Amino acid sequence: MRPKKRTTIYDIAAKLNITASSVSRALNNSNHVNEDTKKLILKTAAELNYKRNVLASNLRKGENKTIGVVVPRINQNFFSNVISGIEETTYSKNFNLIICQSNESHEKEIKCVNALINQHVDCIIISVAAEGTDYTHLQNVIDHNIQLIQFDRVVDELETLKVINDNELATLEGITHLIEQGYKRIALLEGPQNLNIFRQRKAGYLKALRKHKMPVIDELIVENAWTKELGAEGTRKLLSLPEPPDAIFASTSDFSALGVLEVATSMGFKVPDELGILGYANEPFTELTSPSISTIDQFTNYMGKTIANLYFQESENKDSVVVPRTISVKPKLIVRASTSRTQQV
Amino acid sequence: MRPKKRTTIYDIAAKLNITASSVSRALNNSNHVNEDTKKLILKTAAELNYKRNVLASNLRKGENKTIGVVVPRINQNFFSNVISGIEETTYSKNFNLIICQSNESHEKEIKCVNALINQHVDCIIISVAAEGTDYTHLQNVIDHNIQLIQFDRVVDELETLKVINDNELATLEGITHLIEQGYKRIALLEGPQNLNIFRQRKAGYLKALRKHKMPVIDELIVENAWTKELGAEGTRKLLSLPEPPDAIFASTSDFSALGVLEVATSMGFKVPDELGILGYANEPFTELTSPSISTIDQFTNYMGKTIANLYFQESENKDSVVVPRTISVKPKLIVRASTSRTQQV
DNA sequence: TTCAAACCCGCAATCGATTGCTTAAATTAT
DNA sequence: ATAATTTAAGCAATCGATTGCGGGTTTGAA
Repeated sequence: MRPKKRTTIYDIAAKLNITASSVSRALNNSNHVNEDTKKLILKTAAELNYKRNVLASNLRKGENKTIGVVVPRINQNFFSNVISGIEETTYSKNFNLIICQSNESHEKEIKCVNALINQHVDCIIISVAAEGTDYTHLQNVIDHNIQLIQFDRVVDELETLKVINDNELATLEGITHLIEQGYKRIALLEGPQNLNIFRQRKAGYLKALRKHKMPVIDELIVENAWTKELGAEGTRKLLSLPEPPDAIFASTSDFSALGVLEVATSMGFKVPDELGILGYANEPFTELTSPSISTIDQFTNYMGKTIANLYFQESENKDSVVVPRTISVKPKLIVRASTSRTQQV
Repeated sequence: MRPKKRTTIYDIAAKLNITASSVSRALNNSNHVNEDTKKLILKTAAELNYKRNVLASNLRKGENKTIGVVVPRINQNFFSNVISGIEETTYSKNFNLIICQSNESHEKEIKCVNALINQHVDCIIISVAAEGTDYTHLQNVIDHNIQLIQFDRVVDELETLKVINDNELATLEGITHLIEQGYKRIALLEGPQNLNIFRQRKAGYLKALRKHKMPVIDELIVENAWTKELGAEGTRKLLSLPEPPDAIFASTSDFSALGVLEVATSMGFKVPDELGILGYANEPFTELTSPSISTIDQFTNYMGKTIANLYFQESENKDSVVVPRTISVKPKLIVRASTSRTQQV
């Protein structure tokens, strides 16, 4: 499929016996062109099926109007919703979106970021992979004067714009809700602690217990229960304890909570009466299980819009320095059957 | 945030007292450069934190290494999985992915496609919005010598590469399964018939009935039951008939099937004994409902990879003409509880 | 020792669009 | 009728990287 040459402004200029300058000006609606010739140029451009070569234009103008997004997985509800929100905003500003997924691989994340730097994108929006600990590739973004915005899984040490959920506060509210429902021994399924979000959720859990003067029981805290399978495995251990918990907070995700539910049901624990279950993320399926699972909604689409707006807002005051700051979106506790002891299901 | 100037090959050349040509050749690993100077250039490039300006490079080389994707919604399981599959392949070929969503709006779809043409992408992968009937914007893609690949929701009239599911065959199998389970009055919730996928599913339904010499009963066919709400509404009508159906095929989506399930349950119909339910798409939640919903899996990730591979395969034989052709992926029937009459739940 | 081949590297054009500067023409003011 | 001003359009440089061509140097063979 050898591409035939596409019409350029020179083709239009040649046809009308004028110079490319005028054509360019006409196409950019400059007022330094005669109205009649402008009309003529636009007409001919349409006839010749002309499309501006954005590469050339951007090269000359030194801009790009492109934003790169790097997420662990495109096909994960949380991320695809955030991306959708970002897209709605960037589209309205005529920006392009280049999307990459790191597949939770630190190595691929680095490659993606470097590819985006090569592309001279105006901004890189990233939620880091679970794997890494070294973030020179992100520092590199900053060094290239590309606006860097981190969201959700952010690297605290890097001074960038950040959009996060207030994981700690949301967790605090969630656990408080559990306590109010009368649960006494609340277990925690935690995620990899190198990710800030999981650290914050753990902090919220501990804070809630402290606030209500409840003891922190080590054997009720299960490390790395990220997936449905790991959540199920952790639950099996927890429920086999001499003194099993009466509630489990699957801080990693709703998938993990689903694992909890399945194991609990198969082991004969009644949810929510004998075991309360709280998930995280408000995946669509959480209202479909029986009983439905209480969880925490993160306003994903809104987050996406917030992130994109943050960039545009920032890029408008060109002269001043970017002040690193964090926008914290407060997630919302969604109470469903799995933790509603008072109103039995 | 005024971007400082980034290092170019001229900066490197100036520093080493050579010309940009040599720098370029060294960076492209041409063998027309002395090994020592090549090393020196690469070293200096690294020191100066040089990143190739892909815009300039692409402009000069007349290539772009970018593929545009237009889907109705990024945050829909089917599409995000296909995109994920596409990304895996394009990433390995060092191609960029620009992603747009039409939000089911024909107008936005046109704008997205035009933006991608402006970007001089090498290929546009599209699943069309439900709205439109005019497809000159897609013809336009072809006229600009951009490879066009349609998937899932394709416009039959356009002679392009197509990757689709064999909706008719899958439906035929699904309905046959229902018949084998002993269902006699099978209703159909259909989608907008301007979309080929829904026409095909309807065709499969009719074919199956004909094949098994069962009558087509008009009152059992409900138009436009695309969403969960519309599916629920249609179901309410169906189950209120003097002779209600004993099975419902929600051909539009699993969401619609979910609406069916909820209405059936609330109206006291026992699923699957009194009412069989078959969905479409194998959304993750279908195995979580009670009873779990039988559905049809579309091998989404695989489809994505197939689409991307199709492009690369095609772009390699540059000289020959592209033969319009269709790759049909056969979806798989997933039998779950909602249609398993013999093995009661 | 001499000539050809091989090897490096520089020159300059090119990709397509944009834009500051300049000139020519048209319009207005004096 | 002439000078001042506005308007329109051309010239040419520029963005950064690539590449065909050619000149100069080195190497090796005769």
